[in-house]
Amino acid sequence: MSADAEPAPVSAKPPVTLREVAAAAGVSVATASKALNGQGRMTAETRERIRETARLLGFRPNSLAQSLLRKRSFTVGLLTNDTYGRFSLPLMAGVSDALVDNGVSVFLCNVEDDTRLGQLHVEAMLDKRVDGIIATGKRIDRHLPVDLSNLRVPVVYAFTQPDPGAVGLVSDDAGGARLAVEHFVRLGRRRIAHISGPESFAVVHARAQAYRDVLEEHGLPTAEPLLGAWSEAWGHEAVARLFGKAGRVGWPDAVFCGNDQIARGVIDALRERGIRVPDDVGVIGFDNWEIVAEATRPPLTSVDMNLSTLGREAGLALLSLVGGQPAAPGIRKLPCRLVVRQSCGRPPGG
Amino acid sequence: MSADAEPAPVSAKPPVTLREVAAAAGVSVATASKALNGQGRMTAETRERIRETARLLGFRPNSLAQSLLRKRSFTVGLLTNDTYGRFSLPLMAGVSDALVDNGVSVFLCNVEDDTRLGQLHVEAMLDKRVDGIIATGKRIDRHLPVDLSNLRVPVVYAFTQPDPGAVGLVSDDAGGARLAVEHFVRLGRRRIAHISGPESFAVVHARAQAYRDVLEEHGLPTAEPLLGAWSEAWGHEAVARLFGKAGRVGWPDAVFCGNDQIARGVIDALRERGIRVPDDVGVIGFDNWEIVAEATRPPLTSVDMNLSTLGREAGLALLSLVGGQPAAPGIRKLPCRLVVRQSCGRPPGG
DNA sequence: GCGGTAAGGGAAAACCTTTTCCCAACTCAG
DNA sequence: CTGAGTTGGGAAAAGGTTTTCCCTTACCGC
Repeated sequence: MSADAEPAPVSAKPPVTLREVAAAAGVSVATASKALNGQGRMTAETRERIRETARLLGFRPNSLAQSLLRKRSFTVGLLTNDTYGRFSLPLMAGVSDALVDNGVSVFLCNVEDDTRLGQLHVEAMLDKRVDGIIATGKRIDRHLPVDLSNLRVPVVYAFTQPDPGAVGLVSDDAGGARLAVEHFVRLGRRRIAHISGPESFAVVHARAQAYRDVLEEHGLPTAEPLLGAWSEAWGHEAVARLFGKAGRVGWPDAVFCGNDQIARGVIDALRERGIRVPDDVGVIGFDNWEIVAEATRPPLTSVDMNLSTLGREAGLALLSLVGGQPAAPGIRKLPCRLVVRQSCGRPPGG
Repeated sequence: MSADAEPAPVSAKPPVTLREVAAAAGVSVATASKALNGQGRMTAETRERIRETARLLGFRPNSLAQSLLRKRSFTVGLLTNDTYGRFSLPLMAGVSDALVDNGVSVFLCNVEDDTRLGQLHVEAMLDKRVDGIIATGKRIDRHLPVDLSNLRVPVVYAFTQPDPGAVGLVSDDAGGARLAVEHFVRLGRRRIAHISGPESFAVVHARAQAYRDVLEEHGLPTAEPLLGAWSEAWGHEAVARLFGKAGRVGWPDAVFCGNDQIARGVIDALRERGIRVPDDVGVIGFDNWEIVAEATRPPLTSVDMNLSTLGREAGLALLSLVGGQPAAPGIRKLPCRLVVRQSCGRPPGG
């Protein structure tokens, strides 16, 4: 209203302290503290008067001082060696969301593949008295380059290889692969191929095994998965191998791909050969990387690892650990989800 | 060596305090503090003895207590609107790197487009006594949904619209566009088209203007830029418009695209029409999104905004502000860089 | 009017470190 | 031997909050 109104609380030069609030309200700091925290005994009027004074002065408690005394800082560290890869991103968002809802801030620490850097970050976080640490990475089957096994704060591993005896959360790759292959089976596809990434990845084997299992369960012919790279180019090349022989006899009528980029290469290669998707061949990808899945023609059905849910769960798990609840150690696998777009066609009866 | 060796410093249950170090070394905490910080006067032996004791005990000073006393927490907040978009990612990596090198930790805060959430985060950061804040977003021409204009800590804006009078760093989009178009000119291309994103983006206009300027400077025919969406599909459609008319007369021999996805659509559409890249038409993209630029056939020449450098500069700018150095307010534009791959061909003389 | 109890509020320790000021002892010149 | 200056080191306050324990006052029943 008037020009000399109170400035916005947050803009004051030196932050107002509890002592000042107490002085302004005519009480001791002890009483002021108790009034604001709902502790201690005092008349309702006193409590309200102190609260009002604090509000007017724009008092905000100094977290540093609070953390020093209580043994919690409401701060956790997020350690990753994949800052900014497309997997850890949704995961980090999930972690961050879960924690922020509980008033916890997140230190972001990118350790690359550098043990020294990792050690540095962990020590810095410990010095800053984080309540716990979440470790995440770019590969589910690799350790971070840093030892987190004997810290004095709880640690949760998400989408990275956990230490033995620790709490770990990963996606259920086999389950995700089942989702895809069973979808094909339900649609009446009979000759289902699998094109995947490099042999060195654990997920490649997990998914391939699930692929074989499902086919076997349905008495369908099983072909050896084609393993290569996580690239479009490999998708092209694999198509050349699968669809190279003359005559359509023996051609697959469905291809389950290890990731969306391979799937994109497959779809493009099929189109170049005049093979129609989904009419002649259905295609399913993995990762549900929207920017890719939505740009293929037709848009790609893909397995989503629910990474942001994974991150959220990791955040909550850490929180309960911090709160003293013992969590069952071991690896918990979270389900994937099939996002159906248009690269598989409709069921025969549909 | 032996089984009863000291445990790893970091694994001790209650952290070792300065008091314990002092007691173990037989001095006062004051002396211990001074010994470890290189302050005060004492014999070299005393100092060394205290240091050795601290090392042996695995002493690490409590950052909380330090921060409370000094007025710095060696912590900054990174506020973003685009957690995990592909622009803010390299940017955040740059920020983080620059700061970590200086012993500063980064709070990651995702505010989405939610003013309430933003306010919440800013207050939490202020409570935790961050030394400064870096604001970044997904669009250079939009404000974050939160007011950072009157904080008691310095703020640096990177890749987002700064408040008036603040320090802002952005990419030089016009310069980047010049790089692309001049490259075409140098290669002898004469009929250069421009396909870009939605009109509502400031960068679209900046780049389009630079495009016109360069053509005019070289006396080349200038066509109205085609504005649409940031998608592959739009790249396809734009090609249909530009190359739809029968006969090659009047067809462009170069296309400068507003981003890499458009460029990808353009390249694919050209190939489908039997138009060769780069022989018949050169293509340049924007953003240098490697995963796209390297998957096009041929690989895409693209303008890189050097976002991680931008982030690094933002981090350093904030640091000097925190250190009390007055920084020139206003927007500083950082140069782009052309990453040459194979979608433009070689110069005529080459 | 008195003893007991409950209510309201304050003093002070604690968290851990840094820094200022001070003191004791030693050295050295005169 | 005395006074000044230097050296080595400690006591204590400061930073902002929480919490335990204690004190004062008021009220109640008898």
